Amino acid sequence: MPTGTRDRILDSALAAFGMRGYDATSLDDLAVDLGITKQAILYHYSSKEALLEATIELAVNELGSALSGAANPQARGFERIEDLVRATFSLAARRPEVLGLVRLVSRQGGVASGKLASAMSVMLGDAVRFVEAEMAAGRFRRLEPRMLLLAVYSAVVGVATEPEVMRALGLEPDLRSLVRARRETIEFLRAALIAD
Amino acid sequence: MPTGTRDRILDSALAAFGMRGYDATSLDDLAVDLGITKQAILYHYSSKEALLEATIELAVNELGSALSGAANPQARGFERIEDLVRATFSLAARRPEVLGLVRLVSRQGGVASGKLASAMSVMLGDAVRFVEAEMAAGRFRRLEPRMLLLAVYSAVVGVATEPEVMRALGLEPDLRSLVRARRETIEFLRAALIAD
DNA sequence: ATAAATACTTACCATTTGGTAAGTATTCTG
DNA sequence: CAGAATACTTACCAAATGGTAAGTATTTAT
Repeated sequence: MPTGTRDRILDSALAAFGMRGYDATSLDDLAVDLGITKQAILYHYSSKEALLEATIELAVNELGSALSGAANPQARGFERIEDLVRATFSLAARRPEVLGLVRLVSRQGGVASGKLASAMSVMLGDAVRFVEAEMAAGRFRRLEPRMLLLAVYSAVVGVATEPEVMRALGLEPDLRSLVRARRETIEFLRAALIAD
Repeated sequence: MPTGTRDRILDSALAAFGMRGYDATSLDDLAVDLGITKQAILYHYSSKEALLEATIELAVNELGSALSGAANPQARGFERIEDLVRATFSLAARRPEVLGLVRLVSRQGGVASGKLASAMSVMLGDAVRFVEAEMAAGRFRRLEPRMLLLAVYSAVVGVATEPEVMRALGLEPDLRSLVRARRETIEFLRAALIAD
């Protein structure tokens, strides 16, 4: 590996954009952090927005591989949901910046969100088909699949990435609480999903 | 009412901070929007951060009154949750910037989030006691009350305020979809909460 | 009538920011 | 070994940004 600077920039940018926000992170901040000059960044990525797009691509890939790695095609019914929730929480603990960036971009829209939306719609399409099949098999409660997924997505990502709300509830966002939050989220979803 | 400029600034700032973000909104933008000069803003609010704190206070008040206005103390069990979810969706449709700002601040932490946290912890304390009472009465499923609230909060606010995720699911975030999302979210929560 | 407070505006300003231009050291290629 | 591509750095820069200083018109208080 000759340099790896390009990858180091990408990693730092993902961490900074995902945790502190895009506007709150200047190229100079990143450069100082990396011990290089701002122009080195602009050599590898033609503009700040181009860098953002690259970080989004990386984040989507990481999220995708985390989820597809967890999705055991053998698993049926709620087991599969459980696997996915576990994987999501694991990612939130290991690399909070990835989910942070996804949330950030999905909220503010703009040019960059188009890429994210199209990348995620593939995953979501699979998910919709899975949920529909489970409903048809009578294992999941009958609800509108897409709305259901939106609620599940919001609940999981929200619980996994909202430390301030946890603090307001009197829970410290440490690892132990996160583990408990994961367990409770799974129970919550189990109750909501499984057909009587 | 002599001027009202102070209030107009506050309204515009809440809308801009809540929808586009704090960093993404410059005082010049706000000033042009209002047809005044930037220095008029700094006359009423000593700094941009002071303005942010004022908008947070306003947003918390609006959220609080929307929720307390909906909370019928007579209502028991799931009815009360339903009222609250309806009120939250109504607020999301009427003034999306309020929930937007709450989410924004709760995510990024910082100085301002302390005020929000303390203001919200009162509401959440009431909510925790309510949920505990319902569990004790056997009307709600037994789950950890605070984690449950976190999941409910995340699901509702997420569904109500994530247009991009809705788009990725192939749903246009218009009023009709929002009404459907509300109905489905309520059904989802009903299934998750109500004890067998 | 005069002083003083209120509600601004015009005029600046230092810093930060994303970005360009040009130079330099190093490595690869013919 | 010459030249070209790669991977940077130093040197700038125009625009934007939050904020200060000072002036002005209007209303209020004495």
